Amino acid sequence: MFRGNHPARMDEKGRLKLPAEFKRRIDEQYGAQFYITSKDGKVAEIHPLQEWEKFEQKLAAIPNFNPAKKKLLDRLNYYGQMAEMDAQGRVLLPQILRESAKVTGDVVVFGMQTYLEVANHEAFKKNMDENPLTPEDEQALAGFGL
Amino acid sequence: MFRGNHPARMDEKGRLKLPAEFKRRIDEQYGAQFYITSKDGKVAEIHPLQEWEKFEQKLAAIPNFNPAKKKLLDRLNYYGQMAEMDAQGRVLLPQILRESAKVTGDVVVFGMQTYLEVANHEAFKKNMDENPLTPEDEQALAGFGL
DNA sequence: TCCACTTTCAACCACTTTCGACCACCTCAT
DNA sequence: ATGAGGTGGTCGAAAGTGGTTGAAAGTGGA
Repeated sequence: MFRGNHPARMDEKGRLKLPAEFKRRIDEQYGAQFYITSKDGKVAEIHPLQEWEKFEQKLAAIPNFNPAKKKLLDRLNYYGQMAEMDAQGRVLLPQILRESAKVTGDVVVFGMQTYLEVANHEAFKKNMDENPLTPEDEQALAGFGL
Repeated sequence: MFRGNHPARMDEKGRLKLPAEFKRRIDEQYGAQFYITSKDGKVAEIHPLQEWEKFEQKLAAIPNFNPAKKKLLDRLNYYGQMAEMDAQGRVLLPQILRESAKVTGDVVVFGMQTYLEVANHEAFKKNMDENPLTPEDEQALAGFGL
């Protein structure tokens, strides 16, 4: 389970050094293969292949003509690329995603349970501030027993 | 399972080099035979013959007088053509489809589970931006356990 | 209907470019 | 001072690109 945030840097070749704490977890639980993608082009998601395949299973069960699936799949594939971690614990982020999500220079990496997210610091903070948790959101969560 | 995007180029002869990652998967799981077609004339689809035949099975089960089937079949056949991959991993896209989908010069190839899609980069991005995932879409997906 | 000519394209060859694997060094905290 | 975390750079294999050619398909004329 990944949790918490770590500041990190993208080098000029588009390589992201995974924070040591995450790397440790990856080494012991997963392999060095990842699927890197985004649902909206604004935040990059780094999924251990193993976890991603579970998600693909669920997705494959939905008919291809379902419009919501098609939209989602278009995005996941448009931004997505396989990547492998090198011995130094770095992964190459897809160029299309780096540009789209503006992840260059100083970024934030954080753990989202089964995967990592990489975001432009300011953009992420701004988005959070503009979209606070509403009472309706809390209602919905309460419905799940939280 | 094909996934993710790869930038690619169409040469002046209309040949598309399949990205190495996809070619590898094709070599090990499928043969070099493809059915290339489109549902809308805007995005080219490259189906390994083996997978396409499965789709044809499902299609065959729908009554011929079903108007939606007729429409779909008209399009699939209008744009469709068989193609074979050469030793360098290139396929010739049907001219009618190249013009219709405007896939010339720089394009994007991406994996859509069982097949590949080839699209004009700008046109595809534009279409995505104009048709974002709505809250209703997300609701629908949540209904499938995603 | 058959033959001659034209056009197309699949198969092959040769060259260029890219990037991922690896190495070496720097920095910082203890 | 030492070891772990982080960074920059290189180099060769693999990926990608352009061009040529011969066989086959297509076309038209007698």
